[in-house]
Amino acid sequence: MPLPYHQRTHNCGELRAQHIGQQVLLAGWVANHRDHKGMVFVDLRDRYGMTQLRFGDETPRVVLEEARRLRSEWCICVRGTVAHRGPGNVSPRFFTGELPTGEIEVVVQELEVLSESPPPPFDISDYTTAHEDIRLEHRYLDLRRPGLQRNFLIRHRVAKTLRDYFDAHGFVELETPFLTKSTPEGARDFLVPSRLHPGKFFALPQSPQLFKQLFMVSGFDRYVQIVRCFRDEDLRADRQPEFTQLDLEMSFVQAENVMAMAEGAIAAVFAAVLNYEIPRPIPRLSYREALDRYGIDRPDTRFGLELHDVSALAGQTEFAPFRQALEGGGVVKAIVAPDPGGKVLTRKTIDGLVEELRGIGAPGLPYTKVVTDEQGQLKVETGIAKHLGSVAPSLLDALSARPGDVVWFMPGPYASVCKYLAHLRQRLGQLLQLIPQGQWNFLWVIDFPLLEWDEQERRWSSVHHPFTAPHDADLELLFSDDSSRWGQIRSKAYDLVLNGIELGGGSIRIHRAEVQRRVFHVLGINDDEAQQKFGFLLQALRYGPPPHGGLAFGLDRIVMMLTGAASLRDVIAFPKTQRGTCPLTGAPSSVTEKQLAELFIRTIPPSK
RNA sequence: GGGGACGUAGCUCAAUUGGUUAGAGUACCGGACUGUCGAUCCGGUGGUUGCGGGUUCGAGUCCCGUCGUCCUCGCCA
Repeated sequence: MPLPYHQRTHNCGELRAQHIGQQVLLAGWVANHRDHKGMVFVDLRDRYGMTQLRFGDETPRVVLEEARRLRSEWCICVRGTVAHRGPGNVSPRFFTGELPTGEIEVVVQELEVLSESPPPPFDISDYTTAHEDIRLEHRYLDLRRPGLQRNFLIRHRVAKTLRDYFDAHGFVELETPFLTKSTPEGARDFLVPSRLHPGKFFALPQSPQLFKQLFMVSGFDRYVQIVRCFRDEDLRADRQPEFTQLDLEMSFVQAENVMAMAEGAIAAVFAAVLNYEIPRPIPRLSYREALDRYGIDRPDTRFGLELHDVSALAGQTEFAPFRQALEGGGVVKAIVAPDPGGKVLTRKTIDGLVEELRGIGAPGLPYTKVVTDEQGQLKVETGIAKHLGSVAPSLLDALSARPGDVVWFMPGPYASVCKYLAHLRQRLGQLLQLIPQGQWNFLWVIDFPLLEWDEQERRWSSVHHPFTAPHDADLELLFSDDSSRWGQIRSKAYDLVLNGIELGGGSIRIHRAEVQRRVFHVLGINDDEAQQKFGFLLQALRYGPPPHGGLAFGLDRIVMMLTGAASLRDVIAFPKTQRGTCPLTGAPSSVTEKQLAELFIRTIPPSK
């Protein structure tokens, strides 16, 4: 029986006890049907929620029979009357808050099947256990699930909140090109062949970095954009080849101004989505201190387990790995893990951790346990205890160790020691359940080094990017010919970290030509190369550029945090698999010889 | 490019040292059922064990190759 589906009176999430007695017209999908022959229940689902339909005594016989034919995911429209379910029949999920419509039901008088559906390849509900590949192949069905829909409603709210916030602060949303010039620095580019220019290619932008600086030269003063970025690198759970950035740039500012503006934006988002007020200002930590204390430039500060430099005391031991590390200019650092009762850090667990560390390149992981002797004095036992000898007491004192603690040591070059202990710290935090849930620990990491030595390429390279301004106080180092000190130059770069995840970062840019020239020189980029790669920016920077700086947030990661999603794929509507393919469309795919010929392209099969 | 886990019914999984006709739950189909709500009960259909090769009297199981998915290191200015 045809029904005017275009005149829905309500959605499937809004009917309550107050609507009892009203005649309503609903449309949606059959989420579930329970057939009792003389009475049929259907859970009708749309993006707003779920409402129970009842086909029973008040339903015309022919409509009841039609209802018994209904199957999952059919699209239907019904007319009926809102009724209380009756005492004892109210949904248990109404009382838990899971099903706000659970007190009422719609007693159906008329039904129209708008379209039928074969049985779906997997259960369309938040209970589904289907693997991701099958879900991605039928992503349009996967996206019917309430949990995923919630993620995208949050994503929308985040974007809307950000646009409103920046609009209110005088920012202009401006677009930048997707077909642009390849920049060999940084990540691999996705290339797009030019039909009009045989043998030449556009590149999809890794970020709108250069263009937003041009906007500053143009005088737009405050630019913002929610923009897609592309990087042809290997994927991870938190990394997609195309991802979305909230990108902004401001003129006549210093780092403080950009960070304050960014804090306000993030605070607005957390308030809008979670009704959570971020304590501000967000704490700051220098890069140096972050590495010293946590071994990583994006520490999870929800728990302690900080790293201790024990080089001085380690040097007094006869333990060969310690001595070798120190003689080679390295350090010995330690991490102390409390394990009252010794229940968690068993021999097996410890061996597992050692193996795990070995997996990321660590040579070994000496440790020892702290116990008390007969006199109640602290001493070390097992592991490398005997190698610590007489140094043990001062070591335990320096580490404020307590009975039951396990102490882990890592000797070696500073950078590797940091890397391995940072990993160990995170794992210990999980194992010992030291990471409080439901806590949001924001952190600015500032004063990044401007340059780092690239051992493979045997040259200095930018930590952030070549347009990042050095600290005014470190300009002298930059212009010094003593290249051994270039690693000490601090930059005006900043990263925002949340619970150990990097949400975004930015910097104040160089706006003085001679500083930019010097940075290129230090990076080993000569004038010709600079002109070839970034000529248009350098030209622009000749014409009265304002001092400027900005920042970019990974929008997907922010939404991931807000939704609690385990993977970026759960907050991107049509994501790629880990090998960069799309099971839904089959992309990437072969193209015809004709298409290739038109683009003057010949492909070379990969060699075995 | 390296390391690891996995691939068996539409879906999620099981199958003893290599041993009879590869099972279960769910979905699906049929039946019963007027207060269910991840309905229940009864019955039934459903398999190229990812693909290719090898070892063996015999392979889901062992070996080689290959494809795919996920995690991870490298990589991601």
